[in-house]
Amino acid sequence: MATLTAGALGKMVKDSPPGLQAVLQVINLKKIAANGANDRYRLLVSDGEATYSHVMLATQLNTMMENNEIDALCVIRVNRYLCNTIQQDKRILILLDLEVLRKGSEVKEKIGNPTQLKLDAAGSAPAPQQDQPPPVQETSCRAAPALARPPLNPARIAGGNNATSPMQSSNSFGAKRPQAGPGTPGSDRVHKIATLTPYQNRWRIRARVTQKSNIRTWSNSRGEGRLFNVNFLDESGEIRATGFNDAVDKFYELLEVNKVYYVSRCSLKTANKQYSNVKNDYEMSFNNDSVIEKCEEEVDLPCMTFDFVPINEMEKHPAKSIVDVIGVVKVCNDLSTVIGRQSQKEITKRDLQIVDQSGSAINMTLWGSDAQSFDGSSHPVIAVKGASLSDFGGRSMSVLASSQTIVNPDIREAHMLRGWYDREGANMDFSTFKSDGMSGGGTSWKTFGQVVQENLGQGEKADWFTTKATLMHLKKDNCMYQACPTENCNKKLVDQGNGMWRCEKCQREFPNYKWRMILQATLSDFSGHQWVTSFQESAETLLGVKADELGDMRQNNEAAFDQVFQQALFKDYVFKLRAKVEVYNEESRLKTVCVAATPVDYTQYGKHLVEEIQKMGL
DNA sequence: CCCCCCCC
Repeated sequence: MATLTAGALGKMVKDSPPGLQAVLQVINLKKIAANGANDRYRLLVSDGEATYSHVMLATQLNTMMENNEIDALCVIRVNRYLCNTIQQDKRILILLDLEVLRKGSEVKEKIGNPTQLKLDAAGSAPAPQQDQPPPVQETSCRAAPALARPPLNPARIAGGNNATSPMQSSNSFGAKRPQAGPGTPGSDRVHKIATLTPYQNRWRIRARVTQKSNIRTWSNSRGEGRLFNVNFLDESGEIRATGFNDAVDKFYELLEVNKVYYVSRCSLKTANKQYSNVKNDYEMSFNNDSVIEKCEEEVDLPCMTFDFVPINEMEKHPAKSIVDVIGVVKVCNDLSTVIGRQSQKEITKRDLQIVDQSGSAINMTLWGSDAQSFDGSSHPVIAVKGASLSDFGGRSMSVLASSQTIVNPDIREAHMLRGWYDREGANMDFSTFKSDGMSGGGTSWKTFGQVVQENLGQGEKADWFTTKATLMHLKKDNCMYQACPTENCNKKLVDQGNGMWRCEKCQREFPNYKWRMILQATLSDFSGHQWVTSFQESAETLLGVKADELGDMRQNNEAAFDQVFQQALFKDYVFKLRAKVEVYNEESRLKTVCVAATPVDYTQYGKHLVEEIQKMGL
């Protein structure tokens, strides 16, 4: 029988001496599904005297689980480990390197009579959750919501949870009560959202629903189904929850915005921050075991928290990130429609310009019913939780279906904005994001390095950007052609050899032609380089001659023609470029078109650089 | 397990 390293677990958890090796028995193991690819394994281990359950396998050892090398009751030697403290006082052992000394299938039984590891106050390890919630910015709001979705009843936005719906005679759904139900002293305690982790089994929160999505369907290569999201909020923090398929039927009607619920037995996994700005490292999904009960008592829980980003700081946040914003609607444009590139359907939209005390303005687009129901006629204050940032025009914003919009919220920030705008803001000039760029004209500045880093042009549609670069190389061959003289027809003509040229598009022959340019060039900056194609106007700028002159030179004065190319090299311009990946002979490459080239205005470019430096926050 | 959110 193998000998375990008695007392090892206490040392590992409390002092974590480096180099400590310990022979331990794995009593039990369990898979914790994280974001798809990265499953984690949690172990209950024993050193013969004590057991410890906050033990995780480092992901690089996952294969030992997957090929059943580590099984229940096996004896392992831990060669390397870490002890992480998470959420105040919880200590998690992470096993980094281990070998299996004996398979559990041979050992067959628990070694010794270990009891749960106890730690003194100094060790302060996994005490049952006594966690005090960290202070949290809390904005309770009594507001008149203006947008139709999701249903927010103004009468209920604050205060108790006393609003009832006739539909809601039964308020408990899901499986039986948790074993630790009401009446079981101690176990009935309510946990704080901020203390939830995937590493604990038993918890119950009491939280207000602050946001609720519509039911959506999805269909992709991994399957199809229905889902909805809600956000829960308590004094300690917030968490996003998702209900899939059956959970939609079970919980969608029960969960109402602004009401309070007891929630337990849901799955927790690490949150993908890309898709929400809910301040939690984890998110939950409802499963067959989950229990959600309406809380009937009056409880004083916050209604909504915001983490407002001042408008002038929007450039510090990357495009596509999700932020909260509050501002006064300075301009409310009429409804308009666009055709969705993907859906090919007509979509209603409304553009707003909102401003705040930072002196900056930003464009914000509302879509669909949000756009239709919006009334901006009185320059209201608008607060949006979870709007998405885009880099169109430097920076602009879009209100998503998952965003929460509140018009004239009864919060401090809104009152301050109202007073400021009525006093002075209405007559102020605001800086807009597009005005930063010289010939930038609505596209953001990128270096070639950033173009690669940020995968520009890899998406469905082309990405536009502005850059200052040096003209490093020009391709002389085929840089121009004889084009149809008909206005707006730039088709290449076929030389008939008899003094006539034929346009296949116009189905006509002409005695004359016009020169058109397609110039291939390499541009370079400190971070990289890029092949680009320039057409007529921008090519003329780069070469410093008109196409007609150049065509003349090519035919009559080859030396002059060559010299144009020599002189053009190594000059700097500000380029407006359009990039899109195209697949050509099974090879994909970034096709970049020069939409405009302008000589560098160094005063303005210097200002741009200063702004970039300021954005770095140095 | 979704995560699309549209246009210039």
